Amino acid sequence: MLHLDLDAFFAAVEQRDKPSLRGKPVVVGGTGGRGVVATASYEARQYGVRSAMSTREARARCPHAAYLGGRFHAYRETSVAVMGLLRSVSPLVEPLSLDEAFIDLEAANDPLLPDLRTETVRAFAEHLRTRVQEVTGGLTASVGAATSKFVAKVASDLDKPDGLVVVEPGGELDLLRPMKVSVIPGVGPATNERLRRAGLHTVADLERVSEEELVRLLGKAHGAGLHALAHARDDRPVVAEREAKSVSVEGTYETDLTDRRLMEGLLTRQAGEVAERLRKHGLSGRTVTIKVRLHDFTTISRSSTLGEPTDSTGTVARTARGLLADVDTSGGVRLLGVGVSGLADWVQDDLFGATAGSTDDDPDAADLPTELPDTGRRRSTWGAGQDVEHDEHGRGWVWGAGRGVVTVRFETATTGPGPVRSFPADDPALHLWRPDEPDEPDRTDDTDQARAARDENP
DNA sequence: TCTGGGGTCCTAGGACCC
DNA sequence: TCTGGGGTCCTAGGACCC
Repeated sequence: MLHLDLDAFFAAVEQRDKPSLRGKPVVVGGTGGRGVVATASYEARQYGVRSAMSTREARARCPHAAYLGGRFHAYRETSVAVMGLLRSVSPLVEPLSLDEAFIDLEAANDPLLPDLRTETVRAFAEHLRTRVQEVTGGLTASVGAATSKFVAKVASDLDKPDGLVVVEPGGELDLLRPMKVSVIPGVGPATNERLRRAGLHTVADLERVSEEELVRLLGKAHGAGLHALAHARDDRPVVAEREAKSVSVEGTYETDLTDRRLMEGLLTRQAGEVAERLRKHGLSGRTVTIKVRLHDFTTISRSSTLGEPTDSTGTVARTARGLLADVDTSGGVRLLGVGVSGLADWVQDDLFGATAGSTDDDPDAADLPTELPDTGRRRSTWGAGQDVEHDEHGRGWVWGAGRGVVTVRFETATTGPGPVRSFPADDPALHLWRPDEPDEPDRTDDTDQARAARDENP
């Protein structure tokens, strides 16, 4: 089993496409007041910037980094190239996200892999890493190879970035025993704390505990799963095709919402996006769920299961608004979301043509507000690395900004070194470049990582 | 102005059915 | 008249992953 992980993927794509960002700290993620970091380049990690950290904290730790909202199309294109390469090696490829995949080498049909001896696999994996660089225009990948998914994934983490670790068959437990329990997938903060209280810190500690005890501590599925992994027992197969089980859209707002009508309007808009994605993928679902995160971060969900599957904007929207009626939002709401689950992979036939386009009416939605309150703050100031377009000079990106002046470098990896020009910060000819238009709606409360995840797995 | 977005899986309780 | 035992479906919440 092989696990391949592209190093600091989103940031690496930015550095590839904007040569002058190379060697500099780059942070990709939400750039708003409530954004979090999706990916930090290794230069930014030196300052303690990490994924999932709030962008606010990242800016405090590394103010001179380039903070980018991300360019999903570029990430997806690069990912498609890598996954295509992997599938040329073996039909059994399981992408975990845009930048990560398992490959079953036993199913491989590559002449460069005549057998699965350690040295053969090592040489093959090195060759694969080189090929990844070729197809991506220079991105590096870290690879792990072992007898199971679990150990392969642990291995790929050991020599990051740009590393390769092959674990010999039989050597799995020697590798795992000294490691912290948190290396095991499924051990997050909550499980880690439970295990810590039980005096279990390392895999070796876990190995000495009976399955019954772990089940008592963590519940049936989790306990049994952990017991197996702690003994390096993992026979999970590579699953190349997965069916989507739910489709959802959510958004966190810059300031807490208090206006119920506005919440209904936003929910209605989200319902439309969910329904559109259902239709685009030929799906429909029976259960509509809303998610509401209150001002204090408590999260509430309400769901309703319909008599038959739907992909209709009106049905999803009306159901969602009805569910909101059940929630006390008086303290303010920071996040709203709508999802549909219980998916059927068939579209209900419209035998009588009565509801053409399967978008039924939703007259109540017509006059609902969707305008977010104006916080009165200036639209985000120009920042290094941002993609911009100038009416006269074309596409470029911000090299520097300050004191009312923006310096733009009109250079990409394909256009090569270009001119550098300065403009007044309020020059109307200069705007943010939005590569996702008109493909997708402009949503400033949405990160490109979210778009990436949505597109990959509807 | 701590704490994104899109997912998956699990658990537990209640309704309901045989 | 003092209380079964399964099974399925639904709902709400939580943990976790990238």
